Amino acid sequence: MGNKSTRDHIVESADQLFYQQGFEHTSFADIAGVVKISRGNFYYHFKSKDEILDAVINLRLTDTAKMLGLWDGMSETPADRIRSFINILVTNRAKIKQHGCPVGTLVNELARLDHAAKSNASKIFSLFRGWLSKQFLQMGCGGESDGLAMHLLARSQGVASLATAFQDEAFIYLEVKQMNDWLDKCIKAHPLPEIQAPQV
Amino acid sequence: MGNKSTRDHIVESADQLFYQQGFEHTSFADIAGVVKISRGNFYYHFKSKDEILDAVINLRLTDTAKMLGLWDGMSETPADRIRSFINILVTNRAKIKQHGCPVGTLVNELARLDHAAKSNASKIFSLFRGWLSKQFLQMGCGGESDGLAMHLLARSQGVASLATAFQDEAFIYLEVKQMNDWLDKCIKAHPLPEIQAPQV
DNA sequence: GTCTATACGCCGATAGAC
DNA sequence: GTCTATCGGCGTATAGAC
Repeated sequence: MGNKSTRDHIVESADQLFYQQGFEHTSFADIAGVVKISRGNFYYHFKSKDEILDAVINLRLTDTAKMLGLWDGMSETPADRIRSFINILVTNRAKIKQHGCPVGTLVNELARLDHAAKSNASKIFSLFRGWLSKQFLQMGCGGESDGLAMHLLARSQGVASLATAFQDEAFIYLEVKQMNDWLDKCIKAHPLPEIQAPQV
Repeated sequence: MGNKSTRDHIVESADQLFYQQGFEHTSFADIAGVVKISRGNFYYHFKSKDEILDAVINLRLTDTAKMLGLWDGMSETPADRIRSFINILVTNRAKIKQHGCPVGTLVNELARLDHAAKSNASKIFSLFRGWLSKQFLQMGCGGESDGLAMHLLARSQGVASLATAFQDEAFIYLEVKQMNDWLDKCIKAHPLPEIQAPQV
C-alpha cells in the first residue's frame, strides 16, 4: 500500500506538470524526466497522452472530493466551511501567483483546444459549485444559493487570474478579506430561520 | 490607405487565431490558411513567431487605447464610463463563452509558458487598470481607486472564466447586473465633494 | 514492466528560384 | 514580395529485445 506504482507516479507527476506548464506544453519527455522512466514505457500504462489527462482529471476529482469532505468535518457552521474555500487562495498564494488556479487554467486550456476532456475537467468546478451551494443553502440563502456559489467561484477565479498577471500576492490578501467581509453580509442578510430580521 | 498590407493581414489573422486557439497551439500553417499565403512568406515580414506575437500584442495595445479613448468621449460621468467597461462582457458574451477573455487568456498562457512577452502582454491589463482607476478617482474614490479598479478587473476575469467553463451566457448577464449594482453603491458611498453623506 | 530503437508527422525556420 | 523545396528538431506513438 505504501509503495506507489509507476502508474501512480506518472499520474501525479503529470498532474504537477500540467498545472505548472499546461497540458499541451507538457511532453512525454518532461514527465519521463520527473518519473525517471523511458518514453516508451508510458505506453505500457496508457494508450495515449489523452488517457494520462483522463487519469489526472480523475485524480483531481477524487482529491477535491476528499478535501471538501475534510472541510465538512472541520467547521461547525456553513459560513466557516465557506471560509475554508476562500482561504485556499491565501494558502496557495505562491503557486497561484506563478501558475494560476489549477482548476481554472486546465478547464480554460481544454475549452480553448476544444478538447474532448473539457466537460470532464469542468466537473471539478462543479464539485466546488455544488459544495458551496450546499453551504449557502444551509445558511438559509434558499434559491439564491447556486448564484452565490457561482459568484464566489467567479471572484476566486478572477483573483487568481490577476494575481498571476500582475505577479501580486498582496492583491490576493486584499480580495480574500473583501470576500470574507462579503460573506459576513450574507450571514446578516440571512439570519437563522427563527428570527427574521429586515433586509438591508 | 484602404488597402491592407500582407503584414497587417498576418497580424490581424494571428490576433484572431491566438484568441481562439491560443498562441502555442496556433501554427504558421493555421495563419497561412487564413491569410492565404505560403509558410515561407512569413519570414519576409517577421523573423520569428515571437515577432508575430509582439506585433499582435502591440496591435491589441493600440486597439485598447483607442477603445478607452472612445469610451472617454461617449459618456458624461465617470460612472457611466465604467459601465462601458462592465458591459463589454455582455456585448462579447458569445465569444467569451467560447474562448474566454482575450486579454486574460493570452496573459495567463504566456505566464504559464514563462514567455518573454508575458510582461508586455500584461500591459494590456494595465491599460484597463489605469483607465478604470482614473474613473474611480474622478468619482471621488481617492486612494481606493486602484483597488476598486483591480476589484472590477478581477470580477470581469472571473465571470469570463466561469462563463467559458460552464458554457453559460446567462451567468454573464447576472454578474453584469450585480457589478452595475455594486457601482451604484460606490457612487452613493462617494457623493460629490459638496455634500458629504454618511457611509452605510 | 522497462528498455532501446525507430517510424512518421508537424513544427519553426532557411535557401534560393521567380 | 511570394513562392517551392527542404532542413533539423521535437512531438506522439509503435515494435520488439530483455
